[in-house]
Amino acid sequence: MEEGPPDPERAATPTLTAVARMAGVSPITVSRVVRRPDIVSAETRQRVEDAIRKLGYVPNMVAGSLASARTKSVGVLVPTIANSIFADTVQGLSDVLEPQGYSVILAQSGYDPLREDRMLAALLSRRPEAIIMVGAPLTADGAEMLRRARIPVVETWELPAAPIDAAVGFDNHDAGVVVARHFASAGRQRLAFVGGDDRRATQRWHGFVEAARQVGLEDPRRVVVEWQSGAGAGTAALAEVPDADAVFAANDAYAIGLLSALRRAGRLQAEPGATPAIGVVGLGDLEMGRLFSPTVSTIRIDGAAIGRAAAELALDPAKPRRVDLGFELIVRESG
Amino acid sequence: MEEGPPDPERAATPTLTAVARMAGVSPITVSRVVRRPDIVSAETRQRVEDAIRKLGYVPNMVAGSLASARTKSVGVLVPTIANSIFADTVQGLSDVLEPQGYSVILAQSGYDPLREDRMLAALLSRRPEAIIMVGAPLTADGAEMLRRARIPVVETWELPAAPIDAAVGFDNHDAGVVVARHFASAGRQRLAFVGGDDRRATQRWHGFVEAARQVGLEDPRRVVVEWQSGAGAGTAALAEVPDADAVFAANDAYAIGLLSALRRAGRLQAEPGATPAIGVVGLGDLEMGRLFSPTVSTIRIDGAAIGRAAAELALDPAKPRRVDLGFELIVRESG
DNA sequence: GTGAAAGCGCTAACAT
DNA sequence: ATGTTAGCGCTTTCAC
Repeated sequence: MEEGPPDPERAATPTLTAVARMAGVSPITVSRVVRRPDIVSAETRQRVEDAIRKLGYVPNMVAGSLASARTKSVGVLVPTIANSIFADTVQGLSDVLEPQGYSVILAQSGYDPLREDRMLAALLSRRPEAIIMVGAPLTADGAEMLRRARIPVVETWELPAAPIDAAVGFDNHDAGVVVARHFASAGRQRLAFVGGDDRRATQRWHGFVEAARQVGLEDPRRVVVEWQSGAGAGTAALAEVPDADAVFAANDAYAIGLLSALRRAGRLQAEPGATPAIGVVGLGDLEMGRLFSPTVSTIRIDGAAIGRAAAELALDPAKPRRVDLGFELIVRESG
Repeated sequence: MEEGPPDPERAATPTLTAVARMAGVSPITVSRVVRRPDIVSAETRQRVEDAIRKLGYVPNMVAGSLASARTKSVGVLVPTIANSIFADTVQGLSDVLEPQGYSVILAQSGYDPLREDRMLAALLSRRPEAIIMVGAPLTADGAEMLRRARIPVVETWELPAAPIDAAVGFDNHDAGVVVARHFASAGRQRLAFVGGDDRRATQRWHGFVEAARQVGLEDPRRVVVEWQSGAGAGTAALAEVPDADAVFAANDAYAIGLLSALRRAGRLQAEPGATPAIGVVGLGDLEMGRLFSPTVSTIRIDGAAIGRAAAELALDPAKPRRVDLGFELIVRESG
């Protein structure tokens, strides 16, 4: 059988030039139809749009970005996405970025400084127009890379004294203080803290200890349980500080895990309405905490709002560079 | 004050060429040091690496991608990331992609067909090397765009009869069948189904109805509650089908919401170990379901495994194009 | 309203 | 082991 030459108009992914050829215009006109249809005459636009449809042309933003030096993308770095608290933040920032034509390039650090630096480099190599990350960079190298990138950088979930550029979050130290005082005013004596040992958790821990000392309580105990399930954290806490009468858990999953372990241990019995034998306060205000029995006291934080605000600061350098979204202690049945 | 000419070597983001100049080599040598250090002599490599460090050079992958026609990126489309079930899948696929140098470009459809098409176009314009999405495309246009892109496309969380390219998931229809039969064999009479009306939920619903009919039960009732909280779904279900004695909930959050509503309504009382007055089965096997009281029966699905498998099919077209990861009915206290 | 020329920063292919 | 040439697909700038 006779083989004709390959027909590049059909086989390969069509280019702007192919569209131009088909529509009988110059490439730049096609570019205009795609990006600023209003400045092209109606007839020309029609011809070009027909060609685009016929060829199934999808603009190549890689080429466009190189030519224009604008990628319309934002790099997002989280410790892990499989934690609903950060998933909410990613959801929130996407909700602001996507309607404006920005894409989200997502990377996870796993709380690992080296991996974080690698992911930061990977993100920056794609020339995002801004970086949004949970927390401040873990290493000086990471911070330096971000500074050199000369793009907006928004740190979230904490409020560093000297952010690289911008920060959206709340005072983690304060959260610890508020919970410790709450426990003290409820007459609790032996406080404990269950959570990771990342910087934000440690800030809460410090606030927790300081406030406990200030009101004359003995020093709280700290149980480090990073990377565990709620059940694992609960069991660990129960084993390590069996005599605590009040526990601040790093997140609601840990709080629920602990409550569940307490129930299994028969230490949750109390007449309804009575003060529970052990007070438990979580963080995050998961819906599950409101459905659990006992309902879970918590430090409420609006992760989606953090994401939305971060996206806004990322896109507009004129916006304030420090946004404290605060938190709220919500006291429910668990203490 | 005398103004010198701007020093491009310091101010602007350094380019490969700037590094080459500083190291006294040609640009291509720098490129080699970055990508294949082994093929460059040790001394040259050293000089180049010094220059890279001194300038803080970060390769421009936008330019690299255009030149090499490889973006080292994968487009990921989910209905929403703020649903732990999909967050697990994204986590799983990232865990496979990131170590291989791929970036994840994340987009959300919100279950909206038009938005899905827009996000698909946005993803494709960045020339990802593959697309991984939850479910099959909602529109024919979307499917056509994907086909034309001539890249691996992995649909997840369902197993379409004719996938565009590949699929990783389980049989949603079967899941409905299994739950209905389970209810029937437990002597349940009046079945109900609570969930969204997306395609996957509808497949489960169909299996549920068909199996119920087959065993001679009256037709189950369906409560559509897309986009609601677990509490909202639970309340809605209770209001709409107050006489149901067995409910299949689209996810564990809905199941827990329903259980919680039942408890408030005083309909959960039963001696421990007894068959609950209303049987409830969820889907997803959230940890919370194991901690809740009663513990929640569920269709267990490994979202992270789906993500990992999807990533593998996305990167290797030689792999099987259809992977059924199955599911497992886990019967706990809730029924 | 439309087009021609130049170039974004890099890599493929081919030298040497 | 290193360099030269050409070009990826688009946008910018300046003309007409």
